[in-house]
Amino acid sequence: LDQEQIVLAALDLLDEVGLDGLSMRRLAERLGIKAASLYWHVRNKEHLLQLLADAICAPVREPDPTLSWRKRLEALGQEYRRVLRGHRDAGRVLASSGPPTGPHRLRLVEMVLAALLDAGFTHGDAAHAAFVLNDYVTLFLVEEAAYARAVEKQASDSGELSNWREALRSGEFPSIAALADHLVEIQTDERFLFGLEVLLNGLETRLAQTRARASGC
Amino acid sequence: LDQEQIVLAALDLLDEVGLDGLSMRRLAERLGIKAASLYWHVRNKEHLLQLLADAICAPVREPDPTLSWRKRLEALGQEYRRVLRGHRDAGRVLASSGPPTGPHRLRLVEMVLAALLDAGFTHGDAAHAAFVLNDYVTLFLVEEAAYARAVEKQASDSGELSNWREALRSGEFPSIAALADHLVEIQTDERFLFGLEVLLNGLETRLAQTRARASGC
DNA sequence: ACCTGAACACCGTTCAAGT
DNA sequence: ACCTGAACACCGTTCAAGT
Repeated sequence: LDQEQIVLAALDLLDEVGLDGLSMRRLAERLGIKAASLYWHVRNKEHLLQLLADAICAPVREPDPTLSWRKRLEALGQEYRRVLRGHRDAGRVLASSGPPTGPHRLRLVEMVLAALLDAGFTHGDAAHAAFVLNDYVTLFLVEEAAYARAVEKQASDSGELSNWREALRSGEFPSIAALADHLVEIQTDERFLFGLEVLLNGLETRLAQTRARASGC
Repeated sequence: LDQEQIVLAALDLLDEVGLDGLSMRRLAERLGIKAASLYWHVRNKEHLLQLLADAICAPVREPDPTLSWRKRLEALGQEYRRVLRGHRDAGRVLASSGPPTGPHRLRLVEMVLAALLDAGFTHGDAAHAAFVLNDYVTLFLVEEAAYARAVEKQASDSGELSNWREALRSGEFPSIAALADHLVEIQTDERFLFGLEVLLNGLETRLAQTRARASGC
């Protein structure tokens, strides 16, 4: 009964009860152990979440290395999202577990950086870009889940929605009113791709600018 | 003693003890009240956090409307970040409080959407872009704070860092090793601007593509 | 209408003590 | 080396009861 077994059980528990339900005591119970015993194998709950975040990222596969840097990053972004969608509240776990430390998350960072260096970005730009890309995917997942939960609530509660519609009818927010249908639609696959492409377009522009400055004047 | 006073006290408490220390019981104590009384004015803690998120966003000022759409969004992004940096754990509060509902956050969304529609984006693209921009700023703040905390810990603990350096020396992550200095550097102002510009560049590209398709073939 | 007492069902973490 | 009992210092939330 080692650290790995604990993390696997935690992952199971996460899928069943979500991040808010994942407690040291429940995890211990599921392992047939007392809560205090966990602290022999794991520093504290924060440490456990770090290990959990790394375990969640384990299945991410490397994209085909013969692809262009852009296609590789695009594939990696979608693959990353696909893997995170495999576990409940995965976005929140990742967002709340701090900078990547475990081997699987480091491998992911490595893949992104390698593609960016390959593309010809400066070291500084590559570092920045890697953060932006990682942040984008992670928070997208957090919001995706949050919106899904909000929509669920609306169905039963419908209190928040009325508040919203009221605000729209007041005429104070004309643009929101005009786009209401598009904003409420979840359309997540499309939206995810939109953001990813915008980011990659922006990075390409940046790269072209850097090159022009380097070769030109 | 109304809802507004409660939210103001919660904001004070947040700045003093951070999101993890912000409990209903402590908040009640600070108001000279028993915890149960809060539930007369506020549905539950989640509701309180929603109100808090809106209050945090209140000071955001509208950018000069004579500027171009791009300059307006750039200014708004920096203004938003400035305001969020004014309160401890503001990024986490925003990220954990779900879709915007309060008047101040709606006003912010309105400003972003107005700029995008003004620029000529389709309704669908404008809605997507607004989400991406909002997400970018929010998670940037979350990570900014998380990294700051991690660096603090490193100073005293230094256990995680050794783990990291060890991983680098193994040769498994050559790109990370090559960029180690850039990744560790916090450089947050520069990094924030980098991401913002990349996003706006990407959006400009997208807009040009849409126009070409509309007028061209 | 607004507040309290008292309880319910939980938390994370520590630490002496067991085997 | 690994686990437990028992405690400490907390949580969010409910609800009958007070004024």
